[in-house]
Amino acid sequence: MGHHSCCNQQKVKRGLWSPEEDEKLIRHITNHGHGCWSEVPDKAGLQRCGKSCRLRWINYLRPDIRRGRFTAEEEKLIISLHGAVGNRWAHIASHLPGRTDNEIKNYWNSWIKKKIRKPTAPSTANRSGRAERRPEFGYPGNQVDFLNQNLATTKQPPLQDAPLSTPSPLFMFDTGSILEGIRIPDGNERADLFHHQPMESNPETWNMNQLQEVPVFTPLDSNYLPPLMESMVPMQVQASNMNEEREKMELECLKRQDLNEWIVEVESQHCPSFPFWDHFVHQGPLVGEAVLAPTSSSLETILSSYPSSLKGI
DNA sequence: AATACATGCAACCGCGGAGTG
DNA sequence: GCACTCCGCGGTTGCATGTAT
Repeated sequence: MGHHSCCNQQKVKRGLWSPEEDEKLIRHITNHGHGCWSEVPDKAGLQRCGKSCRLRWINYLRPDIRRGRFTAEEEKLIISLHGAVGNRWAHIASHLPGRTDNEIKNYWNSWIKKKIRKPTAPSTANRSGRAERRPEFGYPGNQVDFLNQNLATTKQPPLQDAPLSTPSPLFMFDTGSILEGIRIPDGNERADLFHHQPMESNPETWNMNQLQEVPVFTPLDSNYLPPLMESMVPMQVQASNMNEEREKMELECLKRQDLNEWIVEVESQHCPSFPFWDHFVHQGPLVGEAVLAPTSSSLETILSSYPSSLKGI
C-alpha cells in the first residue's frame, strides 16, 4: 500500500497525535494560519504529512469544534440531509455548526449499524466476533429508503433510534421555522443548541406535526444538491436573543478570514466545551494580526485549558 | 477478576476535482 | 490539451475503551 505523494518522505510519522504535536500545530496555525497545508509540517516542526495536519486540525483541534453527543435536533437534521444528499458528509456537516464530516460519518455508521442489527434481534447468533462489526453497507444507493423500510419493519422504535418520523426532509424549508417549533424542555429555544448539554431524546420535543409539510425531495440526479445554503439559515446566525455586542461581532466576522472567523463564532456561541478559545477570545486580542499572534504566555494558558487528551504536555 | 465481544472514534488511504504552468 | 500539485472528500481501518459473560 503506497503512501500519498505528500507522505513519501521517510520520516513522516503516523498514528495518534501526541499532545506535543498538537501543541506545535496549534501554535503554528494560531500564529501563522495554515496557509498551504503541505508546508505546515515543515514550518510547524512536525514530522507529519500535510494531510495529516489538516485532518487533525479540522477534526480535532479547530476552535469551533463541538464535542459530545449529537442532539436530537442534529440527529434529525443529519437524517434529513442524508436522505437528500446521501453520503456527502462534508455537505451535511456544513449545516451542523461545529460538527465535522468525520464525526457525522462515524455517527451515521454506528447509528445505521444499530438499525441493521435491530430487526434480527439480539440473539447469540449475532454475537460473532469482529467480522460482525462491519456489516456490509450494501444497501441501495438511496439509503433513506433503506432506513424507512427498516423503520417500517421495526416495531415503533424508541425515538433516539428513529428520530425521524416523517420522510419530509427538513432542509426543504427554513430550519428557522423548524427550530421555532422546538422547545427544549427547560423552556429555552434554539440558542440552547449550542450549549453542551447531553440531550436525551424527548418524544415531546419533536412533534413533527408542528412542522410545515413540504414536498418530498426526490433526487433524480445523484449529482444534484438542493440549495441548502439558500433555504437554511445557519443555526448560530438565528440565535434569537442576540445582543448588540454579538451583532457587532458578526459584523467583524465578515471582515476577517479563517481563524478569526472561527474565534468570533466561538464567541457568539459561547461554546462551553471549549475553554481554550473561550479564554483566548475573552483575554486575547481579537482583531487584526494580533489575534493570530498570541503571546507565548497566553498560549500556555490556552493549552493548559485544552481538552483533557491534550493535557499532560 | 479475566476474558471475549461490542462500540466509538481518530486517523489513514486513495480518488477526484480545481488550479496552475 | 496535458501534466503536475494540492486539497478535500468519502470509505475504511485500527486502537482504546466499555460492556457482557
